[in-house]
Amino acid sequence: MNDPAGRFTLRQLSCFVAACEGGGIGAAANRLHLAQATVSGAIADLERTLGVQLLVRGRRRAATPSPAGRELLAQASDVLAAAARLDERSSALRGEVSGELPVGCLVTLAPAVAPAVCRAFEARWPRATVTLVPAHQGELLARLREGTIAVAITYDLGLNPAVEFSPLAPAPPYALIPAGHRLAAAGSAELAELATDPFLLLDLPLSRNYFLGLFRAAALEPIVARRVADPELLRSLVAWGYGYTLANALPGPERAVDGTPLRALPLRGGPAPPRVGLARRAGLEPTRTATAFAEACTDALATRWGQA
Amino acid sequence: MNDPAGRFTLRQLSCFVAACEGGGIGAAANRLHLAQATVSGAIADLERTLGVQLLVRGRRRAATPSPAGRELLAQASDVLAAAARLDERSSALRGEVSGELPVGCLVTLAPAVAPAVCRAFEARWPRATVTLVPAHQGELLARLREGTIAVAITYDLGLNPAVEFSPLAPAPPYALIPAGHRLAAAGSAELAELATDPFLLLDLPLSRNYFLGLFRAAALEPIVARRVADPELLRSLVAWGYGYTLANALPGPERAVDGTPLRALPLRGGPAPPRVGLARRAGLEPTRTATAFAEACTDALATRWGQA
DNA sequence: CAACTATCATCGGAAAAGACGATGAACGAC
DNA sequence: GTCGTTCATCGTCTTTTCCGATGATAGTTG
Repeated sequence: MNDPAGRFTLRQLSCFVAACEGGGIGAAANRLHLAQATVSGAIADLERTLGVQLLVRGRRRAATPSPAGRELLAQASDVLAAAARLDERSSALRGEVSGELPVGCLVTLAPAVAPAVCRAFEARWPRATVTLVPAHQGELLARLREGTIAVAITYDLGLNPAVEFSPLAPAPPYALIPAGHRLAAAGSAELAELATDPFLLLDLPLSRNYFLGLFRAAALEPIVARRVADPELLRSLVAWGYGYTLANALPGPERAVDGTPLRALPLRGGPAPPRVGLARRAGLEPTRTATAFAEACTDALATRWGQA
Repeated sequence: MNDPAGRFTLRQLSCFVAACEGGGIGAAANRLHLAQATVSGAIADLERTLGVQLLVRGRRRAATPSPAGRELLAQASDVLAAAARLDERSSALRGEVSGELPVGCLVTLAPAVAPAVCRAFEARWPRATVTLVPAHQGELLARLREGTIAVAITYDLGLNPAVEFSPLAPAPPYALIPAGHRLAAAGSAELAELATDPFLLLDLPLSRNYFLGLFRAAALEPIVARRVADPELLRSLVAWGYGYTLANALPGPERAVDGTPLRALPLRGGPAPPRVGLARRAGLEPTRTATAFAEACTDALATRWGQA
């Protein structure tokens, strides 16, 4: 790249355009709040670096653009207009809630919370749009670090000190059991009551470790009958009696996708439940838009999730 | 206008873009042939003036754009791209023959010479186009002065020292007489032989003074029968026997537009004939395109006009 | 024709910004 | 813990920018 920066400056272009449009160098100097000598020199420098005579200097009459200057005037105005757009957009980023906000969301959490949250945010701030990036925890953290997403909706599990976490709601684990299970009538269960059943493990990076960790914490050994990476398939398998499984987040309807009924039982005991919340890059002060999104999440989850 | 110039510089934008695309601040410094401290400071300044954090600094990892920075990166690139276009266009103006060239032409001269000259020029330089501005001498001079036209095709009459004139061809005056005139068989004429006939004056700003001046120089008094501003109408009037007239430039076909015949007689004696040529603003060095146009004029008029 | 006015260029000094090298701090890898 | 990488900060030097004053020029006016 033969860099145009370093050859001429925005100030020079500004002087040139002002002199063309404002009727002379002196007039431009007034408008730009500069000395006449400054504007004169800036344009002379610009002419030298571009190698083109831009202005026709009349001694008596104000300077006017030369034919070549007239042509370059349009291009110079383009540069200044682009600079003005950048300036405008930056103050918008600083001040208003608008534009595109890239938001990451843990895949297992996305269907339950992303639509409601995005809807609430975009309804409140119509000039902003959310670009949703569903990913697993590792990718979310990488993207937060590299700036591809401004914020991530996820659990406070497996985080590192480079991200800051603001909890929104606790997500206590549930057990999912077939409708005809011996505990189906109970209001809740303990992990020990289930451990003798075949266990269907949600085999995703974060879930895998978390759920197995629950058994370890209770000094139990689950009978892992199957490892399944798809949450909906898992629900179906439970409904059809292949075993039980554990899940966080919203328990969902008490039917699998094919209509077969199942039951969700809150788990008693165990360690403190994980929390759903917003993860941001530590040390990166959020834009106004990102802050507004965080507020919208608080509101949306308080009403939707709070009583679940 | 809240001037964007003065708030940030092209150099700062260049550093920012290079850091985003080049994988870190140090790498950008190498690419831009600047010290790492310079690039770091430039980006920090830009962040301060824009009020937006642009980069996520990893101590170990290279700095990457933040979400907001990613958005502004596009705008910054636009500014630099526009600046690059300006730079490119200016070197093109300096070096190659292209773009639009505004050319003035005296109205009375335009039909005879403009098409041939423009055709020759545009055939030789296909990337350039001529915008023809037909006007009277006064407007041509004003436009040369104010830069609306780069060059004018006109006579060396009524010029002022602010324009530089390059003659292309002499344009000796002709007398136009009806086909049945008593001098129709002569090969040429003197003004005195015609002065007793009714004179039809081409009543245009420049012509008026020039033709009456010819009589004054010969100490003759023409019988001004009519003043007409349209050259073609004048030829018709001559052809129909209303009198004689004088003209420069090419004599044209020996018929008026309606087919009535007339004759053109070179004038003997009189002062040195005016010349057709190119007028340019004095002290304004021509662009490469304007120079090429001048050459095309020389070529075209040498072949077309030379033997007339 | 001479004084006047409007316009721009040039000059020299003062202030600000830019650029550099060296140093220091943070983070990850070994 | 130590090393290597990456970036920020500091002090200094150079360059640029900016200004007011002065000079030059051309059209206008008396």
